[in-house]
Amino acid sequence: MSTLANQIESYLKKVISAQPDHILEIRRGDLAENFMCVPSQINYVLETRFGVTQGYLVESKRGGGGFVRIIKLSTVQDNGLHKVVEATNGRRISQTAGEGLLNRLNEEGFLTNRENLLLQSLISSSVLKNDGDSELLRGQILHSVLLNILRSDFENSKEE
Amino acid sequence: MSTLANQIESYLKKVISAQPDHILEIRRGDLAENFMCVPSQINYVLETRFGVTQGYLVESKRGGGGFVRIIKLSTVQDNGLHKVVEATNGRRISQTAGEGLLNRLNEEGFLTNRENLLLQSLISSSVLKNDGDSELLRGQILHSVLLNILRSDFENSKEE
DNA sequence: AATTATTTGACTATTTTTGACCAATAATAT
DNA sequence: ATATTATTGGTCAAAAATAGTCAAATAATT
Repeated sequence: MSTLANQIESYLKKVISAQPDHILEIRRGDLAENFMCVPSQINYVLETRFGVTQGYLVESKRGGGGFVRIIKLSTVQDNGLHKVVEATNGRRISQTAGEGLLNRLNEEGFLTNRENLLLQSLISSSVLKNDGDSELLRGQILHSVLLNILRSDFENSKEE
Repeated sequence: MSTLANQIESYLKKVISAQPDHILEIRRGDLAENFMCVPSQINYVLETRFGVTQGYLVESKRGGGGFVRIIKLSTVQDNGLHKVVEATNGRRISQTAGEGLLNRLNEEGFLTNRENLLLQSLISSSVLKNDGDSELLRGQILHSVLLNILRSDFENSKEE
C-alpha cells in the first residue's frame, strides 16, 4: 500500500478527480522531482495504473513545453464498450474486422455516419500502406477511437 | 505549457484577426526584440504554426524596409483546400503542425468538435506509437482526412 | 525457490531555443 | 553607373528541454 508507485497513483487520481473535465496535464519531470524518483517511474505508474482497464487515456508531447495528459474515461453508461476496448488492446485487426467494428459502432449510435466514413477510409489498406505491421496499426487506431468514445468530453462536443 | 513559440503564435494570430484584410506586416527584428528572443525564433514560429496547412501564407523581403507578411487565407481563397492536400501528400507532419491543421479545419467548419478531438488524440505521440516513421504516418492520416473532406459524399453526410 | 512487481538508469525521440554564418535589398559614396 | 555599406531577413545545426523504451537490479509475494 505504500510503494512509490501507489503513492504516485493516489496523488494523480486525487488531482484528476478535482478537475471539472477529469483531464490532467502535467510535466513528467516535475512529478518525478516531487516524488524524488527517476522520470521513467512515472511511465511505469501510467502503464500499470492508468491503462484501459483502469479507464484512462494517456496522451503526451515531447520537447519544450512537453506534457503528459491523463484523461479519465466515463464509465457511467458503459454499454459493453469496455469489453470491446479491452478486446482491441494491442491486437491486430484485419480490414474486414475493422470495417465491421466501425459499422457496428455506427449502428449503435456511438459514431456518426460521417465519423464512420472518415474512419473506414482511414483504416483501408491503401492508407495504411505502412512498411510495418498494418494490422497492428489498424488495431491501434481502432483502440484509440474506442477510448475516445468513452471520453466524457467527447459526447459533449457535439456541435456549437 | 506556455512556450515562447506559443506566446508568439498567439500574439500574431490575435493581431492578424484584428486586421480587416487578415494581413499582417511586421519587422522580424522588432518582434524578436519585443519577445526578447533571437530573430530565428520568429522563423521557427512561422514554419511550425503559419504554414500552408494551417491556412497561412508568409512572404518577406530583406534589406532596408524589409518585412515579414503573414496572410491568413480563407479556404475559398485557398482553392478549396487544394494546396493543403498537396502539401500533405507523402509529407511528414509534426505533432504541432498536425494540431494546427486539425484546429484550422475545425474552425473553418470542415470538422466537428468531436471529429477534431478524436483526430487530435489519434495523432498524439502516445497513440501513434509505431516502429516506423511517426511523422510520416501522421502525414498519411491527415492526408486521408483531407481527401475525405473533399469527397462530396462525406460533405453531404453532415446530417443524420 | 520461483515468480511477479517495482525501481533505476542508460539510451532514444521529439520539440523548442539559440547562435553563427549566409543572402538580399536599400542607401550612400565614389 | 558602380561599388560599398547598412539594414533587413534566411538557414542550418547545435544545445536545451521534454518525454519514451527497455532491460537490469531490487523488492515483494507465492
